[in-house]
Amino acid sequence: MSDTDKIRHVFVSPNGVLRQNWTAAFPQAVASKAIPAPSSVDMLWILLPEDGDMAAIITTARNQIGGKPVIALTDEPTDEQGLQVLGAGALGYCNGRAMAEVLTQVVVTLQTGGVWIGPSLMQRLVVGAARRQAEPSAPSPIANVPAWRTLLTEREVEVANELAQGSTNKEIANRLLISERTVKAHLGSVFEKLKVRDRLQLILRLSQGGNA
Amino acid sequence: MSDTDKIRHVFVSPNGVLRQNWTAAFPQAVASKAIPAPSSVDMLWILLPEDGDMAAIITTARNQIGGKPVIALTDEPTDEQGLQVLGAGALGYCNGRAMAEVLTQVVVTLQTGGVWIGPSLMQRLVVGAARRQAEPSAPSPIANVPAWRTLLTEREVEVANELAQGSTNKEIANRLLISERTVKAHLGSVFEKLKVRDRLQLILRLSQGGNA
DNA sequence: CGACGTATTGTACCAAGGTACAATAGCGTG
DNA sequence: CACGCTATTGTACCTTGGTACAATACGTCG
Repeated sequence: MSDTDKIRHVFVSPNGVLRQNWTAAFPQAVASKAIPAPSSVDMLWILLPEDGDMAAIITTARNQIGGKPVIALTDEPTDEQGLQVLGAGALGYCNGRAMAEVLTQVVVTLQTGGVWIGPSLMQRLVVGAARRQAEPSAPSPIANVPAWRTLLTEREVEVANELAQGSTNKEIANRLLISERTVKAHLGSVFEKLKVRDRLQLILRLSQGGNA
Repeated sequence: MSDTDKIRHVFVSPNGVLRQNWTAAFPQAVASKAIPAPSSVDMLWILLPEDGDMAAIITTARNQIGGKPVIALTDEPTDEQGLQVLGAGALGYCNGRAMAEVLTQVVVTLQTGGVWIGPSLMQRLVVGAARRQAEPSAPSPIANVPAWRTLLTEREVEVANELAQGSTNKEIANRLLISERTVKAHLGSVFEKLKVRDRLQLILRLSQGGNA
């Protein structure tokens, strides 16, 4: 743990800001507008701009900090962009708005020699490779049952799924034919189990991390 | 932490043994020769036999424990076998003799909606996909600037980005050094411009689709 | 059978979100 | 300069959301 705290994280973004979810994950994080000197950084996070040659950005960054791991962050992730930056040598590709827990996990993954990518891209890679790989009878489309479901009861999952559409409590109640109070009860339980404070945080968990 | 300890791990192996590296990672782990009942397990680890239809093993296991995550363990990992079991819906593929730290990390990965695979297979997937990708992608997929940004003023985009982290109005106000009332004003304007009724719908626009 | 988890609903209260109806100020363009 | 857009803030009011403190009913498991 003490090791993790000593890692010097530098976050490079077009406007040099330091987002609160970044500092939440790494209190010692430093922001920068330009690629820092290799001697002052252990791990480099780059928030990709909205346009430009992503691969080139990663490549030049890697050249300038020689050997230190580079992770790409983006506010609008696409599989294509992910492939570009990973192909350029980034060791991770994840959402710039990702929760602190995700960011810390990226670090752990890197420390054990792994490469971190999100579920969407992962699924695409596996499916693509599997299709290329063989003809076996497996038509099975990677049923992506997110881990959070296993923590919830059946009814709670139903309510959470309705919420994931952005519905109000009243709408959920009408759709599931229960009272608004019951919806609140289920949601309160979900918040507690998934350790989120409100529906906003929950919707981020559901729409970012695992799918719905 | 307490949550992690409460997860009921069941390790299925041909001879029903419980290896010491498994119990080192999860003291509460239970061994079994057959697939257990869904109600008695939260996470199922299957040590693959040396031969047989790996995909079928995973598929039947997943059907029997309905929804609970299944991780494949193997003593002789190969990329081909990994693709088979992941294609069948396993959420992880790792060495059966892996150190306890690796096993606990697999759990963390799953809890954040991820799929765990080793560096070797990962590299192969990325390289393979990148090569496949390289040719057909001539033009960059349209301008990466989503339509919604062009509709909003600079300040509105800032507020929207803060909201996209799941922040409350008060938090946004503090972070941007403006009053809560001003945040409401900006958000109200954003809602109107993007034709969404509330922050829930907006967060879906921003975090899910990202564009369109 | 009793304990436990799940599903359901109620009342009440307070916090947060959203809007209506404003005002003030800066900045650029015709 | 006047007009319009943007940013800022205020008061007031109502709607939602979240929780505290409950109760009832059903099914499973030991």
